[in-house]
Amino acid sequence: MDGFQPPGRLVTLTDVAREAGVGESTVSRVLRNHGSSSKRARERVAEAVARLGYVPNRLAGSLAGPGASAQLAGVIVPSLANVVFPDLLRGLTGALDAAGIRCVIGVSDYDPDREEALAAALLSWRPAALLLTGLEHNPGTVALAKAGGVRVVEMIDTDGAGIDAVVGFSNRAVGAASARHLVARGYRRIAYLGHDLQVDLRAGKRLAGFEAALGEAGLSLHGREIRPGPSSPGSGRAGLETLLARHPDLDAVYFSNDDMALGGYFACLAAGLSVPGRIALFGFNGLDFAAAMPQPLSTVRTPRLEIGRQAAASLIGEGPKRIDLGFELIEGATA
Amino acid sequence: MDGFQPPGRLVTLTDVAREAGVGESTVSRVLRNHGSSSKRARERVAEAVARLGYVPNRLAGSLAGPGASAQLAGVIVPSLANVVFPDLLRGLTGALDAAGIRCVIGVSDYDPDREEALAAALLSWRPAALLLTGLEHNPGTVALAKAGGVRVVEMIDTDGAGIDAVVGFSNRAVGAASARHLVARGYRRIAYLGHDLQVDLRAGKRLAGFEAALGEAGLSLHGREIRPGPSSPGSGRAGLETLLARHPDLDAVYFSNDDMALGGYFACLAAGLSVPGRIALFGFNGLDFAAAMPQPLSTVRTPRLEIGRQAAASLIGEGPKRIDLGFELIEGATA
DNA sequence: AACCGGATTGGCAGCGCTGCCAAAAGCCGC
DNA sequence: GCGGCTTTTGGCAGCGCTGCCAATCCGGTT
Repeated sequence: MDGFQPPGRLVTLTDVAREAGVGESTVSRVLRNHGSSSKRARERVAEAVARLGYVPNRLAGSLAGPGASAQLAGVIVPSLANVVFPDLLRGLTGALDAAGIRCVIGVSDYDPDREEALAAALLSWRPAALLLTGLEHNPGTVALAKAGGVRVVEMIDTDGAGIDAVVGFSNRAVGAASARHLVARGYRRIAYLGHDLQVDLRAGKRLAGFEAALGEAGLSLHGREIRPGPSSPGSGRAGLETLLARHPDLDAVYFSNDDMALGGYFACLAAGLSVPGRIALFGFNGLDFAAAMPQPLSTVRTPRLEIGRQAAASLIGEGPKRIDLGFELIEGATA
Repeated sequence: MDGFQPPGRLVTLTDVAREAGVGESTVSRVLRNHGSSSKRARERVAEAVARLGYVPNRLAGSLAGPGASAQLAGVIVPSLANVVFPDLLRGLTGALDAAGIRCVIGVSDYDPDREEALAAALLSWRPAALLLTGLEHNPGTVALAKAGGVRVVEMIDTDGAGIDAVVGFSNRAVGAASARHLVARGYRRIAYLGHDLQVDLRAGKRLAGFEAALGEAGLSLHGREIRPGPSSPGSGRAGLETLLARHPDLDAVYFSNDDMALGGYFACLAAGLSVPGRIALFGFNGLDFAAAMPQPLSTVRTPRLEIGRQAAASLIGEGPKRIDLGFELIEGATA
């Protein structure tokens, strides 16, 4: 099956043409199923391809083709450690696969300068699109995105103006809805427990929305603990312990996300604090485990997969520039 | 900063050369910092690049260059829903970034045919390397990988022969170590609770190692529940409930991974079963939350990030063909 | 048998870049 | 001021493919 070729030189379309006894253009047309070709030509090409083990070279194809690549999409996410971004990628790759588009990924580590460098690096592959996370970028990143001749989609956050297309939900609205829920349930001494906000700007927007809604109810945060580093159950657990030591009269905690909340739940279990009787917990994201907990976590489910899918759709077909996919407040048993 | 260019045509190296008043080769040499160039030339080129907002076209660069691309790596993972694979990617992208190599990803959904199709698709970008998960592939995938003129690295699993380089650990050994641990702790009526083994072959290997080690101790599985679909805390919780209904005398459960085990732990909490007194739980992966649980989960920590890093290293420099990174049994409080 | 329109085909330029090579420029010491 | 040397430079072919266009083929018509 695998024809041997002089090492270092791979089989080219010209080889296939020679082997099949037809012209290069014919091979090209047959392989791309573009233009007309006879049954006989199709068969001979198919045979030659199989015999030689030909794999087309898309570098060349894209270079020769019309605009540019159009078969790659550059994706920049801030992290892969938070489930949210793999989920986003999952939606993206799933939907783009069908269109034969591959994702080239970059991880910015929440650093705008790295994001800019990655944007330049990804654009150098002449992708069909550049997919960014969030709406806040370096001016240089924006300039690159605009001049790059590619479609640009900013994912997840809709609180602000985008470069081109925007797909996501309002983080501010999530925060506000969460606050209203807690207030409606009668909680009054509510603290916030989060990871680094300077770095995760969307968590900051949720908190802003949360505090605004608290304010509307005549309340304010009763405590606030910002943990350095990324979110994790371990950080959530330690954070809640700190918070309770400082504000023993807390009756509810709003976490920056479910991972932190899970850690908080563990802290309560370990300390024998009843949830939500003694203390209520509210998360964000609606991860898998939230529903499996002995007391399902009260949280907000975000349409992560769907954001990826819609982002993909807005690359392929033309669609609305701005898609707000909303969110769903889950009234669990912890708040 | 961003020079306007006739839409549809991006700035090319020739444009830069004209703008800078030097030859194309000079621009090329300056930009790649390759060969010699005068200070004056370097300055003029830098200015022109900035003025025009030039972004090099790597499609063309790679095509013209020596062998092929060498700036892209094709990565195929079975899933993005399981934390393991994002972690792997994290290690990979982190280490490859420094070398200026980007990852193009493909998600096979545990389907060997999809994997093969993805391998062909990724190879068409003439990557420097192809990174696969596990050692089991279609013959066609293997043929492609061998004929593709690329380095091939198979990640995670070392139980078997690889195409070229292999980086991971022995899943069989993990299973065996887990069984020995449970046996040493005095558990005798041990069940297995996992997700679909046909699909996740590595979980199958762990189970095989587990059963073999049980056999050496004169024991056999006291129950076994295979849940359809992917692993998740929800599935683990439901599965443990089923298992306990069927085998009320169980004293320990080996889970296919920590997600399943977390669900099992939740089931115990919900049912008021003491852990590990009434029932012991043992996981796999050593995820973040395992250590934050009120009773740290007994599990095996796998070097996921490190596998990614080493895989990257074995693309860049030449290294040993086979790297077993081992694993670490964590004696938590649940088994 | 010459003719016609559509289907099929092959040749060739050129996508943007790099490698090669020969030409030009700069530098040194005598 | 002139060889002889190194450094710097630009021209040009060609990477593998696609788009364009003209040439060829085929089947039925007149």
